[in-house]
Amino acid sequence: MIDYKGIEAKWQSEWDKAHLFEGNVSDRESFFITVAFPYPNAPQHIGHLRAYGTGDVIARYKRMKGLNVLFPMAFHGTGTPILAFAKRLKNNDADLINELKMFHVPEEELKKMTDPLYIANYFVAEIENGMRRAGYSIDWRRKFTSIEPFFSKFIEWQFKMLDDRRLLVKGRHPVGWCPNENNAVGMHDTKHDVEPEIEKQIAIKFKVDGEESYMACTTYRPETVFGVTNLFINKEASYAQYKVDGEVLYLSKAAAEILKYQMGVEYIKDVPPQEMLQKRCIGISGNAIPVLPGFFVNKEMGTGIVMSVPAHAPFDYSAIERLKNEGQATGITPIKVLDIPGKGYPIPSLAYLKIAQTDANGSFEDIEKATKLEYKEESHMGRMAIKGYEGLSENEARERITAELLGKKQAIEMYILVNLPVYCRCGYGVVVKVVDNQWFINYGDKEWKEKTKRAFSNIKILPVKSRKAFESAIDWIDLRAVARAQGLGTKFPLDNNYIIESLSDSTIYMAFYTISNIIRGINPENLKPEFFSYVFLNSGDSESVSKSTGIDYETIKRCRESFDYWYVNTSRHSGVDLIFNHLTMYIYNHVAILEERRWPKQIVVNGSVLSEGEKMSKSLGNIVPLIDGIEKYGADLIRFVVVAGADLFSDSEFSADAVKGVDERMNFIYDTARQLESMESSELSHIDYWLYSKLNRKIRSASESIEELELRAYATTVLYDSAIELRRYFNRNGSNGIVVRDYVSAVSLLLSPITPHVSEELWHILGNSSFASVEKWPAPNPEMISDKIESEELMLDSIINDSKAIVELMKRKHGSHPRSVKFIVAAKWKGPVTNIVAGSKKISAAVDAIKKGMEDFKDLDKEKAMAYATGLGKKVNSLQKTEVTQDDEYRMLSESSGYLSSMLNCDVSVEREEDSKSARANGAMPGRPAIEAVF
RNA sequence: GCAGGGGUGGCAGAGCUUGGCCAAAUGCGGCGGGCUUAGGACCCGCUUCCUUUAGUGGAUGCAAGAGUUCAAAUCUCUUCCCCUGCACCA
Repeated sequence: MIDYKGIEAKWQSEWDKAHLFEGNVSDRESFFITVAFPYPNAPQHIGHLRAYGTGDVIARYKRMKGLNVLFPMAFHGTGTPILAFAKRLKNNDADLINELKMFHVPEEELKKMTDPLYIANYFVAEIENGMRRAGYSIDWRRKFTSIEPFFSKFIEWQFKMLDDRRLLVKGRHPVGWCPNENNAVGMHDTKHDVEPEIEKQIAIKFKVDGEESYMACTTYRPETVFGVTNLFINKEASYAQYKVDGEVLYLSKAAAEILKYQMGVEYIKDVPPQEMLQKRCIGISGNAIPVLPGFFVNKEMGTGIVMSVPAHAPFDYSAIERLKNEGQATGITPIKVLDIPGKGYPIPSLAYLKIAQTDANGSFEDIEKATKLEYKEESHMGRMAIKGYEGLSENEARERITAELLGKKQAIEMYILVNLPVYCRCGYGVVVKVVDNQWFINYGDKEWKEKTKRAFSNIKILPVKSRKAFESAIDWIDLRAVARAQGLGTKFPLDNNYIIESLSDSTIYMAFYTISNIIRGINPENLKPEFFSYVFLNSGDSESVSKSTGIDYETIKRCRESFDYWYVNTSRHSGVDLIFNHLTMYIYNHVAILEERRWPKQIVVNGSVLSEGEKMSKSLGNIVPLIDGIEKYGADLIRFVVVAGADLFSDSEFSADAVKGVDERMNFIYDTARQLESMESSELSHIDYWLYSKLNRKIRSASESIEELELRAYATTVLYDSAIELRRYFNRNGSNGIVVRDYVSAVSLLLSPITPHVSEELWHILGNSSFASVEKWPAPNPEMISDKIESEELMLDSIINDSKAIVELMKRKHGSHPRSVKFIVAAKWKGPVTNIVAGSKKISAAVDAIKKGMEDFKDLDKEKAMAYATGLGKKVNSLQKTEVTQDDEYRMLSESSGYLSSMLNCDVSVEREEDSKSARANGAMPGRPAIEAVF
């Protein structure tokens, strides 16, 4: 049994002693790989192994390919979670404490965790320890956290660069807000960690006839404004007049509560529903529209006033029909604004009520069903029928009309929480507040976007199928709020009351790794912008920079050299969930700030990890802490399962079963290596050549797979297939020490990126004294790859299969097991004849050849040959050309007679059709010898 | 709703880019057999249905439906369903 823990500790310490993974400037080609740095507010679990482990596999592979690899790591302390963490701990939050206990955070540590910095440092140490135990080939000298002063200097420089390029803009922005604490709230500030989901809604204003005031109606379908016949209110609701940004609006009181956080809202006076119903408004085309009671109007939703479009809203239609039955609303006729080609309903909402098998008097649920159906079909297939918008799809029309209404100030925007109610941890309901004077990074800048797209076209994205997601992310990203009122991090240079938001301070930080170890120790005050501009942009000269910053000349030059050397061939890694923010921002910021040759070269994304088939979550209690996993199974096994258990884009599954499967195979290879000493070496036989062929083919395909990061395929070939091949080799009585040594030795190197510790151990068991981790990646020897030898083995299998079937049949007939089985190999001429048919798929081709006398076979019995050729008729399509000749087949069967007889449980003999007296000899085909059982 | 990914045999998961060698790799599970005192491990076979006492033949089949083609899990269209993200959360 492999002693994983012992092996891991041993090699980790050896690697450390040898400084094996420290990246230093040299004249070799560089490869710089970074994985999104972790947030130190919780211990790691095996899910984290996916991204970092994948990164490590690549780092290790590239190192073996001869590149000078730098794989650094740092920590991201920016933002609010650590503060929230401290607060929760202070309040003795039971959930949090349980969670931490599960991760083995000692009780006395919990008591000390009052200071956010202490918390950060604790988890930094915890995570680093886990990463070391996992065997990541990280250069730890470059470690830093994003909340250290010297890093802040770098971020200040970055934002100065963005500002210089006019990419920072100011504006309004909605945020989740706690009115009690007067704070923005994110997911970690809410009860049950709910993200407040904010949605922009539009409220269309209808002028009240005879008044300088408006009724505001929220709607999801502003394009139907042309079909408005009236307004609906709820008779039970409370309404009032308000002055909203200088205009008098009628709103429900509930709506005013929401709006007052978003714009200036001044209460004027109550307006009872009865009074509301007396008023008349003016529609978009100047038509008079009455205010009516709507049975379905929800007083909590929107403004509490609904615009009625009976042609396209089953609820509106129903409400009007019901009023008509009571003698009201008599003058109202639906106005159609859009049609579905080919359907042409006179009154669409009525049609959908019918489709939903109900009518205007139907139940709320049935009408809702009709509504959903209508909205769906109309949005899918509807075409506008209103002048000026003819033929537009509903979505196109919505976009245009919304913009027009807002432009003409006929509508206002309001924000609502979609997932109501959301509670702040303090107990208050969360609202949406619109923050003025918010700073944004303007990712919508046209020129910037174009340049970023150009940069993107040169980036290698793995897996390839995630490319589309990036494309749409690059298109979609627009303004991004960049300043926060609270949190750890770097102060926003343009307004020191704010902190730079956490994703925005980690877009070009990878460059910082190239100098972090050099500048640590320098007084941060000396790290002035001109220093960074020189190092990263090569602007200015080192002497004047040295003079103005007070940093010594040599240090500055070293920084520049280091950046220049490493920041060329870069690869960035993270989870797929970061495509739509971090990774896209990463590309944008590189493009904005750095020179073109520093732009990203490769981005790799990976899926997440499931635990025993389930998503890991606190509530399921199925989170496996990384340290627990390593303790229980060993780092190499969980690396293998988590990193190579699925292709990059899919989730991989961690399960005890999967670990067991890997463990068994690792042990088998390990045992094989240990038994090598007792194996003799001799002349190479067929099965030895076979193993070499398989090995070299494996090296070739594994190299191709890992190059494209098809890690699942790579791992399967290298571990699973190796186990199968070795077993077959031994079953076939293979026993050549040299061959097995070559095989295991190559496999141990091939495995090294994914299971570095066991590989290192294997490598040394084989007598090597170098480190497998930095050995040269094996190259295949194409000459050793033989289709012929491999197909002979396949042929042997199928022959055994056939014989078994026949032996079974004969057994039933004779009532006993045969004493021996005779294999009669097909006549020599049958090979070429079969190949002609297999190649041309035509019997006639073979017939022609036979007629010509088949030059090589002068004594060919033409009649017999013709019969044989015609007999191939049915099999034409399944026949395969083969290089295996009669001699090969004869030799192979003879050599394998021991194996055959053990498989068939009786004696075995082999002869050629030409020499055979058997009645069955005639039926032999190449690769399918005739079989005669003797009793 | 928008965007991205996906739906394959008891399960997991390849294959679909470059249509035919695909009743569909591989692993797990199940069944039968071998080895064993026994279990585990290992080895062999079976694991859609029907047919077949000489190494078969046939039907159905890769979410559903339609299409292109001599030929489709693979290409096109439509529908249904699932997963992920949607912004201040790292």
